[in-house]
Amino acid sequence: MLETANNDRQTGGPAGGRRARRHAETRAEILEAAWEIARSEGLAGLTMRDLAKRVGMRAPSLYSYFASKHEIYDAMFAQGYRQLMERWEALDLPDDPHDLALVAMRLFVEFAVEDPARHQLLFQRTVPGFEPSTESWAVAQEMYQRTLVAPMAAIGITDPHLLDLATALGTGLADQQISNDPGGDRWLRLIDESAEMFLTHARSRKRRR
Amino acid sequence: MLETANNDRQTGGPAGGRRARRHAETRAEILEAAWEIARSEGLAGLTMRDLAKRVGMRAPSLYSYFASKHEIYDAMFAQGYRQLMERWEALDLPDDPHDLALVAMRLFVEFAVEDPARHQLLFQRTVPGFEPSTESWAVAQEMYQRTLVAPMAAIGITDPHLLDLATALGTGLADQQISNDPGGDRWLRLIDESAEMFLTHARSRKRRR
DNA sequence: GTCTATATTTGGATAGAC
DNA sequence: GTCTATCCAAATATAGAC
Repeated sequence: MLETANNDRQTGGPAGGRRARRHAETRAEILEAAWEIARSEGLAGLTMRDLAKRVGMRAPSLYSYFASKHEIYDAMFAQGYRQLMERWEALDLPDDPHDLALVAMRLFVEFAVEDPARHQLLFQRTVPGFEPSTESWAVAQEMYQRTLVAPMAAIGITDPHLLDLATALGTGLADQQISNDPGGDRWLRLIDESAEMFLTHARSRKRRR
Repeated sequence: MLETANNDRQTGGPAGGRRARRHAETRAEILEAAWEIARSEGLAGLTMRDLAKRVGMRAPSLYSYFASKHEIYDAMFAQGYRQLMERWEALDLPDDPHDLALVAMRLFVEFAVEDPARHQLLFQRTVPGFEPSTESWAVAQEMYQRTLVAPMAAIGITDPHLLDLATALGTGLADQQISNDPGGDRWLRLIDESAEMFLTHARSRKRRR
């Protein structure tokens, strides 16, 4: 081995060490395989055996990368929120409030629908004994700030009630699409109308104050 | 035994036979116990052993009443929809469209929130291999007709898009309340405002035609 | 780090006596 | 209809050799 002079031991070494880098790469591979299984078998259908098989390992070897199955769910949870944030940052944001609201709602609903298992993990949290770690929760909170609170403030909406109403509308469209018309577009087609309804409502409340 | 002269054999006898009646009663007891377990342990936490213990049986005895665990889920599914329908029929329905929409939305959301496991079974269907039978689906369809389509038609709303928008709004409020503020009322407090927003929107669309 | 072997638990379902 | 005794399968996780 070439790294005998390299004194990073196990996973505790410097972030750029060859061993640590390889370790992180394998972790990423495992997570990618986990998403694939979750997508095809359902979130609860993810098992250590299947996961190991898909990355060309035996089940016990996974424990060199994750301490438990819950830790894998936790990493997926944080990764999912980061994905949504990156998707948001990559957008070309329009100035017009109406368009901005529409783009935001469309992003959220389409993100949910394109991977129902991910939506279930991130927003419904119906996995038997799983609770996200505080670190992963922090990622979720940051997403909420950056992709909802901040842009809404930019178009003059700061009332917490209205933010909650917006999230209800978004998850409602997503959940209905996923549960009652998987693969179709029955609720996807209502995104524009919903955004418009919401904005009109928000404006009328503001006027009334 | 007293029913030697009674010629209803097994479960195939007349609906009023003593044996059949007893059988139906036990089935109902089992279902009630199943709901209790689902509420406390989660829908996926329901096991035949626990269920049997709660009704004072051993697990194999349950198979005299239900052919499989899926059949139990299926009976719960139909029962849940019947409950919602009965709840609706028991209401004192107001004539005013605004009030009617509000009452309907409130019923739906509160029904969901008061038993999240039931909501999950009926409206999210995230139980691993469970698909409702065609009979149970028919019950669900009837609920949809009687508690949504008909009353909406009564207040002049027949556009299918608007019905879908209404269900999205209802499930959205319910899901957010259950997932992000269990035991609280953060989204419950938005029911009135949501109903109002929806009605205003529906009226404006009608006017535009 | 990866493997084989295995502990341990759990859960659905069936066989067959009573 | 209910029981005891089991079967069978699946799943997480650990021990210990290499």
